Amino acid sequence: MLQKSLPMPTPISFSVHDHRACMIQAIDQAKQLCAKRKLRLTAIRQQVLQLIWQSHKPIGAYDLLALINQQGGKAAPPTIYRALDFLLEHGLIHRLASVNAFIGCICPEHGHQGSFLICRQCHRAQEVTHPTLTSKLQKLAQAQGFAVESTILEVSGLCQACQREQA
Amino acid sequence: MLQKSLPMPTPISFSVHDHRACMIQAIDQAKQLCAKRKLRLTAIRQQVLQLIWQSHKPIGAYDLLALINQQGGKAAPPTIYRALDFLLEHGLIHRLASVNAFIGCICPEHGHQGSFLICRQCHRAQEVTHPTLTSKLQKLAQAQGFAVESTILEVSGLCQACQREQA
DNA sequence: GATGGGACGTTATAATGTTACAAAAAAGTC
DNA sequence: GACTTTTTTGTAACATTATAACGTCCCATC
Repeated sequence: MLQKSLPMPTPISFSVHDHRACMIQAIDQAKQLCAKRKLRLTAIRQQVLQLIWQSHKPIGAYDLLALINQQGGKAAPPTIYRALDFLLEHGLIHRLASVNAFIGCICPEHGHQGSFLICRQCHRAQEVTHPTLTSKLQKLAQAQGFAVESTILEVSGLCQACQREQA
Repeated sequence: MLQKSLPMPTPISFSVHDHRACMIQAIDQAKQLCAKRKLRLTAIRQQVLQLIWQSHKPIGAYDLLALINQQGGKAAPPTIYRALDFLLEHGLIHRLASVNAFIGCICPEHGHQGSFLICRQCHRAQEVTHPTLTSKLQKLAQAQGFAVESTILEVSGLCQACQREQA
């Protein structure tokens, strides 16, 4: 069992790593967070979260639906979207607007905005933080009198492994 | 007729301004750009561009479709999407992933990435540039060995006018 | 005026997301 | 424990956004 407040997880989506540990940690974190906030991590919600964490590739709502029904469930779209809404609302996952898909949040306890590097080849995504960038953006908006509420930052490109493959 | 290579348009979406001038300039710019690149700004393409420029609010594909058919056309979705694809491809419009909608580009001649402030109340959007922010992002990505190809930056919040209204 | 490539029309369909209402399960109250 | 209340889930239908496939037309060029 890991410490509760790590400074910030190391970015590993694009690296070779023991992914089982990622999943276990994510589910464990979710359970702790729900316990702390008196939220109900129901069977479906946990199942959806687990499926999302099966890889570092964002997954679409209907792909999740198909997986759940393959596993013996018989869910309809609203079931999935409700689970996703719950997970989004409590910061356990992020939605990537540029690819209409969902990905696990690596640090649900932080109130931060997720920003992502998304490889167009292997489709893996890596959450990144950017303290100075965020403050710069804030200033830029303020200069226009604009009050920032939320920010979407999604970078598309090639991860290191896929660059090597390309060459 | 305006100069071809302005340094960068002033951000005015959230200000009171003569919007007819915006439209005229946009269409004029588009015509020039197409002439220069030997592209065909066909009737439908121009009509779609014009409709997009009717305001500074991003507009959805099916709203465009409805408008065109109101104006006597009888288009089907593919017609609209093809026009949108053309306009996107040549930098005349941007697609805002966070709201599934399209908005005119204020400086199609620049090769830059569009980034946007989007007011959640009046729905107007303002394209912004951020030279230092872009370079910071580039560095951040490089630190992870990630090769950036394109970036989506969409900030949601309240514009100045809507903040005043709120209070 | 042939002809070849790009643009458009048309029909159907895929993919993504939501509404509305009923049933079931869990939590709170006495 | 029996009751009420709230939350969650099931279910069917529907709404929105986007694409595929194929045929026709236009028109720029030779």
